[in-house]
Amino acid sequence: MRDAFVFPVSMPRMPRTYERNRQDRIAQVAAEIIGESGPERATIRAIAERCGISKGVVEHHFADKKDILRKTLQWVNARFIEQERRCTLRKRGLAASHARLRCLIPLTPAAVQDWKLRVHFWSMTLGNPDDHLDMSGGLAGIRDRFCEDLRQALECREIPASVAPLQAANMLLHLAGGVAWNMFVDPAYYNRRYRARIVDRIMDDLRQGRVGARHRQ
Amino acid sequence: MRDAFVFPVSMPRMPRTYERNRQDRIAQVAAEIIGESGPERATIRAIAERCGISKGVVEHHFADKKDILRKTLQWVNARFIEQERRCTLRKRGLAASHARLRCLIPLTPAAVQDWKLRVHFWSMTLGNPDDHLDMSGGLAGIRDRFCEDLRQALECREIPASVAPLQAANMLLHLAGGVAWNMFVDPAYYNRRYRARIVDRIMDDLRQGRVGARHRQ
Amino acid sequence: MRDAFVFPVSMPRMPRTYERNRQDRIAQVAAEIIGESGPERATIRAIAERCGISKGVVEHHFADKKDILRKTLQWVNARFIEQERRCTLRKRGLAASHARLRCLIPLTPAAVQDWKLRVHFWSMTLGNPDDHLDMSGGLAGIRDRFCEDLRQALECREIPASVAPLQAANMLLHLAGGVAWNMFVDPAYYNRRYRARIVDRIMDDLRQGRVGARHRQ
Amino acid sequence: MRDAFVFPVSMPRMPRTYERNRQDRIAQVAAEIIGESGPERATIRAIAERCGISKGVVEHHFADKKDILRKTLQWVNARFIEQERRCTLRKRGLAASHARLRCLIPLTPAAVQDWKLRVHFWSMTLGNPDDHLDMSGGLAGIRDRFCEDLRQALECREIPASVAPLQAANMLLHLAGGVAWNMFVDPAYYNRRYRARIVDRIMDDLRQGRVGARHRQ
DNA sequence: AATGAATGAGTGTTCATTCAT
DNA sequence: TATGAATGAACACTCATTCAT
Repeated sequence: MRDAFVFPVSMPRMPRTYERNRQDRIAQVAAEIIGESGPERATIRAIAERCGISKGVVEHHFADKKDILRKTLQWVNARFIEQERRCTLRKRGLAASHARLRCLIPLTPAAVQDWKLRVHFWSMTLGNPDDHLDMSGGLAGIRDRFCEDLRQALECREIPASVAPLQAANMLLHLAGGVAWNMFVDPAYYNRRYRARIVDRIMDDLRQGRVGARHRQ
Repeated sequence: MRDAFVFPVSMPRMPRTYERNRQDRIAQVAAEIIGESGPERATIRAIAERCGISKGVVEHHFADKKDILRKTLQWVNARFIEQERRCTLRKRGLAASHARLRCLIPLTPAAVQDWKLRVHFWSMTLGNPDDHLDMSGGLAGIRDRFCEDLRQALECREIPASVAPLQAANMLLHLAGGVAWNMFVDPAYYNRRYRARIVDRIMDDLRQGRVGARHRQ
Repeated sequence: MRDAFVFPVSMPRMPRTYERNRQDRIAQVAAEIIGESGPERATIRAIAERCGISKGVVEHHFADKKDILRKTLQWVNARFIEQERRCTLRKRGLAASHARLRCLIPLTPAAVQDWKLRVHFWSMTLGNPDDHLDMSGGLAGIRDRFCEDLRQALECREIPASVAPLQAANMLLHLAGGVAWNMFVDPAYYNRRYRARIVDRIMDDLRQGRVGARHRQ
Repeated sequence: MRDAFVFPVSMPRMPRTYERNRQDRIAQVAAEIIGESGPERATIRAIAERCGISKGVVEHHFADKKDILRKTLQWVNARFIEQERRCTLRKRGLAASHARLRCLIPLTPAAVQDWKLRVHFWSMTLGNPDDHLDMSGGLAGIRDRFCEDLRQALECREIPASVAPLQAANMLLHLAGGVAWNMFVDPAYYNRRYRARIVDRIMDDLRQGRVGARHRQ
């Protein structure tokens, strides 16, 4: 994935890069179609058509349909990770966790699209858990990154010492998933403004030590 | 023709309970298959086979495939509502909200199955939002019911007066969705024991007034 | 068929008449549907629905689908014969042949409908000639009746002696079929006014001895 | 991708003649089956089987079933037009109209087959007039071509000046349709010899000025 | 590398027909 | 007599996959 950000200086003929880019392009298009119309519409023909290439090319770059979906999922995950990295660049502590949460929670259209894709991929994975669609990669490490943010916040006294970073991080993850879910169920109630307010409130709760308070075992 | 002049004394028409049961049975089987293997495996043939009836019977009782899915969703929703009603029977206040939450959050296999089904139906609905799979019905009123529980809890001083029932109810909904999501992403971390502990903690947070605290606008 | 015109004086309970009427009603509805939407839409369910009876009743009165079509064809034929009889009642000679032609040629909506039905039934018969759909009955005897008209016209000197009644009768039949065909091919050209003019012209041609002139063998 | 920068010197795309031939072959087979057994037997399976290809190939070359039928109709029409052109090659005046009529009227097995196909396609079109089976194309221009023949015949004094070409042309069209119709109704009466005699007679009538005589308005 | 022809399994759907009530 | 549940064959159509060019 990092290859995508490497400028192709001197090896314009390298087939590896060429293929990789082509794969990425196809994965991106597949993600678009899935996000718009669901997985059942993401047929090889539809993908090829939107890519402007022939049907055979698509399967020339992938082993089979499952391979396309697997690579598409990886591409979606990589895109989110990269987005998260950009949003939290040069941020620390509470500010970082705030930015991270704004990136994760479905506020922007891009984040909403990401959640739609997650639902579709879960649906695919839940159905047949053996087809190597590893959903765990999607948010790998985000709990740790939230923890690190919150530890910095603790150090800087941005949040009370009573807050347990891990528990608070988990609450943030719960909130993100819960808001996404409720937004799909009741879009009118969970309009953009309300979703934004929820983020503000949780940050306030964090500062007040109401989130992730240590419990006695 | 002559029958038209005979007053229908004895209700010659079938009472339709048989049909209704048959529809319910098919919907239940469809829900099972969807829960186990995803919507794409819930073909009419597969449903009929598991029901032990012929393919034509299924579409004899339903208009078409969409009708089957719609009725299946309704059946799933009705089953959850009924389950929730049973679990909160003769309970009030914090106890009721606790029971309600235990019913909603994926603790039992049945609740996990419900969440799987929700994901699958969301995936179907997100793809083509116009096909009359009304997802809003699934949890209709649960927010209100949580609110009512919490108002009773306030009255009984089970929770501090600083708690806003609506905000607390929403936090409980967020928690449920968030836990379900994280359970799918990282089943090892979100094992049964941890999920149970989350419920205990949120109840503790409620009692301590850490959930749904009023915010200044 | 003549039974239909017999007033049911004293045997209102006679099941034969009852069934016969029910059969006729079903045949009429089948003819309507075929005329409107073609044979493939005339399913047993559609017929039963429009009749306001249940699907099973239809096949209770007929052996099978082919039987329905056969009886429908007979009903259509009988209706045309009766219509022709009514139109030529108390007419003789050229007037009778004129009336008969106006009845046969697609001038009125009813006559157009008849031609549509003929096309559909031909299509069915041509496909499988063995299924006992006897098309010959539809216009049985009309050539003879035209001949009789023209012989009377000859006697009354309405047409020249050079006209051979049989040949002229055949020309009238050709004209009817030909106009029907062309009307389907080019409805704009063969509008109602033009079709009426064609009838007038052929009658004029008949009077002038230009139709059915004797040929040397 | 790199291909995009290569000037396409040598026309890398297939010339499509193969496809066209394959389409034509399928259309021909479809026409055969329809002519033999009616439209309802012309299933994609049946067509593919007789073509010696697999079911999927047929729909690889056509959009859907309607497309097959549409192309089949076009193929039938084109075949007739070509046949008519060949039969009237280097003929003028009465000889041309005679040849044209012999081509149109169901004399040869091929012409009979054409009329069968017309009946079947009409039946399909009458049922649902909106499905883009344009029947008008089948005999497009034949009236004009008959007119031109007869104008030449007038010039050459083959037919009397009293004959109106347009009216005579229409009478020839009527005759063709009428004979086809009667042949289907009463094949024994309209045997091959009689049909041939009808053609001879109409030509005689034409020469005698008995066909298409001008009428006073 | 790229095209698209070919295949065949699988889908929803329609329908005539049979049969128990 | 009348109903409609049940059956299974047949249909058009979609699609991933293979393969020759």
